[in-house]
Amino acid sequence: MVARRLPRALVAACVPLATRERILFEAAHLFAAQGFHATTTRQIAEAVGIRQPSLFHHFATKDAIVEALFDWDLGLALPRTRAVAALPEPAAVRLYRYLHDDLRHLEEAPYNLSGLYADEVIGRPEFAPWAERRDLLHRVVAGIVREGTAAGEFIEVDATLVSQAIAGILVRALTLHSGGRAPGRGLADEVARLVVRGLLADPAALEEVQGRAALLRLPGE
Amino acid sequence: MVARRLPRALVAACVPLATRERILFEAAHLFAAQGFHATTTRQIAEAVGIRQPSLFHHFATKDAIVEALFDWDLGLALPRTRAVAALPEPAAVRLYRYLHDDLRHLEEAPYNLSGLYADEVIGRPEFAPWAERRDLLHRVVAGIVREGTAAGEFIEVDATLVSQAIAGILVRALTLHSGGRAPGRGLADEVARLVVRGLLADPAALEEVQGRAALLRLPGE
DNA sequence: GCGGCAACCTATCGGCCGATAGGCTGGGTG
DNA sequence: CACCCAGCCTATCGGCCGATAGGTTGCCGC
Repeated sequence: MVARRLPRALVAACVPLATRERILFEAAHLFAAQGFHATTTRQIAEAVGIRQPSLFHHFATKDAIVEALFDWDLGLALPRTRAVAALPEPAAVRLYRYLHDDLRHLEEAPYNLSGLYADEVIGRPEFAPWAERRDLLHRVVAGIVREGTAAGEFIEVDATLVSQAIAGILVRALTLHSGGRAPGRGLADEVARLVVRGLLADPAALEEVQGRAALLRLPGE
Repeated sequence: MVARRLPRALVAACVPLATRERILFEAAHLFAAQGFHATTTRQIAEAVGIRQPSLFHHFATKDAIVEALFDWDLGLALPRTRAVAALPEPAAVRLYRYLHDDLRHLEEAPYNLSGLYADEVIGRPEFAPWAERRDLLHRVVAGIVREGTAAGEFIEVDATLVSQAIAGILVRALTLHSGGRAPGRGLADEVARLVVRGLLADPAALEEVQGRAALLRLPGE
């Protein structure tokens, strides 16, 4: 019995990525579609086009695949968010820029990461280090909101509630994006505008906020 | 070997609910905390205080527990949302009322339903009937948004994007609620205000919208 | 007081899961 | 050329899963 059917090897055939990268890609795809626990290593292997035990030459365990994906995502998002939060700019501008950048990051990611941030995955004790980093990111966002309220830029809100709502929106926005979406204005700007507009004490300032956010220069650039 | 340790029988001991109800309660709790597939029937049984096979006297399969929870939730939410959407009121008032009612419904639910609407559960073919009803609910909400934009009440937005964002917020708001939250203004009103304010062409109208939404009388009441 | 049945129990099944053991192979290097 | 080892394979393991079979108990109606 040799090489039964070629799986979804379309992409894989055109661009011969390293096997390790294809495992991450297919695994993230399956985790997003049917959840981490419902995805078997045999399904991942079949999608990649190898046998199930061959997976373990690239990742010691199934969990290690998740860890690699978390590293890729949070390793980029957390430092970038902290950099944005520390800029000497109005809170509205910083929040807009964070939202925009995070959404672009998720849009352009080679992996569909929306399956990782469910409680069934990131809530497990084994992944506590990444849960902490995610919580830290949420606190940074909540801090921006709190500063905005204190400065009178934003209305009075529960900053923690807002940061949770933002997290919920980001995960869901991905669903829409991966499901194909009319181009028009970018998803990132549309979502960022909606959220910041809902918070601004003076919504008329939205255009200026968006403009300033677009011009922001981050330290690392 | 008889009745080893009593599980979290605190609630169960104080209020001797029917076993079937306690199964739904504990199962929903576990699904929310660690996902459907990661939750075993043995865990549910232990939480309820019975042996694992005894579960199957109340539900034929593990899936049947999920179906009962979906029925309870969507069976209430969908008709109510349609009723609100059909009222001869401005779109902003109807959207506010929908958000408020849905959040109150989730807040007061005896079950934590946030684990059911992950793709790993509702995305399975077996649960397609409930996925259709959920999509229908989203379309009703998107319809309200679209009417609001057409009437000039709301700014120009992608109504589908907004309905997805709302879905994301609702699931996340539950996380916060079940994690304990300062009372103050109700969660339902706070979230509804944020969302509607972000959409209103004239945010100053928010107070009036909230007032009218509170006074709305639904057909079934 | 006795049949019946709902609710629970113990014991156990087949099946799938993640992971391991160990063999084959082919390109790269001394 | 001999060697090595990365990368894949087949075969298989122990363990846990959802579900079934069948016995025991105790309450309720007659």
